[in-house]
Amino acid sequence: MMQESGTETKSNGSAIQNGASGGNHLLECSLREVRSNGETPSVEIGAADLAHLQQQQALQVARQLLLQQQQQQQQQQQQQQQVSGLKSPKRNDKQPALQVPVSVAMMTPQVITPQQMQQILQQQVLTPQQLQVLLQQQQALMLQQQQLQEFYKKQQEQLQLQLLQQQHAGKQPKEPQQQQVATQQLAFQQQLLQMQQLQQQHLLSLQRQGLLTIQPGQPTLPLQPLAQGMIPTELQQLWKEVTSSHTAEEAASNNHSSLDLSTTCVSSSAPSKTSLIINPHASTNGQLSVHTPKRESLSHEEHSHSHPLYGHGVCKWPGCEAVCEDFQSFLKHLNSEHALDDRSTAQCRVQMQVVQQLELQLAKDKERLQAMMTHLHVKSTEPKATPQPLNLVSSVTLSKTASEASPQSLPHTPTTPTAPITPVTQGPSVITTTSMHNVGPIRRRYSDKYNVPISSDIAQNQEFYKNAEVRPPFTYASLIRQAILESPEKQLTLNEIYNWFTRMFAYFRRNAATWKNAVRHNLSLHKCFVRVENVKGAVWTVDELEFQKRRPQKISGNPSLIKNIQTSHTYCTPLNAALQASMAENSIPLYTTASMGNPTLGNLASAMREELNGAMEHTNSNGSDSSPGRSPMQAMHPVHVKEEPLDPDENEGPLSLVTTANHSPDFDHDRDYEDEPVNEDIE
DNA sequence: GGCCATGTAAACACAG
DNA sequence: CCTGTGTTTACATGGC
Repeated sequence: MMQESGTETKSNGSAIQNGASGGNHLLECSLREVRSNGETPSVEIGAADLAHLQQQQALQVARQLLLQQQQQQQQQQQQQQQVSGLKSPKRNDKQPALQVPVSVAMMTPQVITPQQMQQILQQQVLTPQQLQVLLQQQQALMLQQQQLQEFYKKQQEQLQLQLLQQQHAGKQPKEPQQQQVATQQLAFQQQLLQMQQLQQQHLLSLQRQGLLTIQPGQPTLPLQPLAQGMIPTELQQLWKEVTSSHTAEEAASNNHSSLDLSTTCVSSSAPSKTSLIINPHASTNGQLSVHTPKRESLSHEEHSHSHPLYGHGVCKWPGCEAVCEDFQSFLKHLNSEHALDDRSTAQCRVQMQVVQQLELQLAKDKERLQAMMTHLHVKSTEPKATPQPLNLVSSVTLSKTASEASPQSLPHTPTTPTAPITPVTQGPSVITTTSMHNVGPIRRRYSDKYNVPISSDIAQNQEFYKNAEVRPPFTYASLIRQAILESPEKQLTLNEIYNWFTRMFAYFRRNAATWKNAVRHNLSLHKCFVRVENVKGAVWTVDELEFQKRRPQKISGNPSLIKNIQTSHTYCTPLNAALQASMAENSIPLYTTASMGNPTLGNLASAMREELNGAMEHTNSNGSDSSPGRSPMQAMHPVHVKEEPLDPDENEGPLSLVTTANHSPDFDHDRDYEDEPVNEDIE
């Protein structure tokens, strides 16, 4: 009781609270904005969300791998340094880098390149054709890769043969030869790597868009398309290729056991020992002098325990799989078959490069993320965001990153209510908030074509709209109509309309001059708004018929969906089925997945359904929400085609029907934002 | 490329 | 004269 008064929501409801919730809110907002901008709300978000989620997951795995790889590298470096007796500071430098701070790593979508992000954002909605193209590309890539690999194998064989011959003939030239081999291998490896990275990228983007749900059916598809840079499976493959061909012939010494990726990845049958493997091997290296004490102890361990490279009576050196009766023979085999040589060195270099690239990418993405977060935060401070809008808030998943990052990192300065959206100090490439919001006037708003949608959307996300400065994805006309219809008398004065706007949408608390002008403009422009003189003055009402009339026209969205709807319409009954089918066809994978575990997405999804259903209702039965006269719509209905005596010119009869029905907002996109840079609002 | 819907800006008229 | 309301025009953009 006491506390209540003390902690009064009101007091908290102010800036402070806003700030506190900034993290969550912020991301939600941005997402929401994406949605609101686009005509394909749920889908878009779904895509974005999905991407985000996948990033998160991929990120984690990637991080692990990265760590492992880094450890490996470190190990190598240590060894080498010890060998050469160097104690360069480098090592020290490396160490911190090796420990990717969890927090940072968590919020660092290293996996995603800006391009990918953009891609994702831009093509969340893929048509079947696009999908096909993508898949074809994918296949082509895979093919290429296979060819490359085969080619590579052949080359290896040839080289081996040559080597063998030369070995038999002479004995010394081995080294230069090996050098050559090594370099060639390197080249090939890199080629392969590139190929595979390409493929990975491709896959990734596909996956992010929810178009590819890692299916078991696909053989070559790496099952863990994490970071394009990571490619554990590929690396493993690489190693297999490289080593297999050589191990057979060369019995030198092995060194960088650390390179053993096989285990970390998908290794054939190896029980997952992952990271552990990495270190112990140092011992097996005959050459890396350093082995010293460590080695001893390690080897002991190896004896007593199972050697990471040894299991099930088989040598698990990547690509080897030589059968070893017992551990002793395995050790022999190891020392004889997998020793340090130029090849291994080359391999090591490759690995180092890989790691370096990864690090680079990581760094870049970190920066990017930072900038994004910073920017978002700046923005989030300006509007009065309440802690938790009904629906959105729940989107914990999404906001995860934000919330994680926000707590301390970003200062909230809940000041300037009109604060511009700060053009940001960020590279252009990424999906900056800027790019998300202010991109000029909004062109496409879907809602206005449906009554249901608006009301449901607004109702559903009322809290959100109220608190997040997100432009509602509806046209002014739709909003005005909604405002009027919501009123008890179904009529409002201009000022009341204004008030409704500001009350319902945080977005309209700024740039008043602009949107008010727009409202007035719309009121006078559209026939559907009728001015009625009242005792008190003038009020505005909606002529529903007129309003309905003006909607036919504009179908944006997916052809297939349209078809579905059309057909469904013909049959009237299977409407829902068709609808669902179409949804499934189009984007469902996206948002079904996404909606799982993500409330926001769920909401959006349902909203989307409503939109569609609303549209259907429209065309079909006029069962409407609040609008009394649906005649125009009825006119569209095959059966009663004439109900509207009013518009001879607007005879959109059957056509309109189609169009209207189709107008599947959700599959549209429009990403403009409007938060002008100006905003010197006069509030 | 034309048409249409929409958004934005602005000029103007008019009443209070 | 100022302000709010309403009308109208012009232009830009995007979808069809």
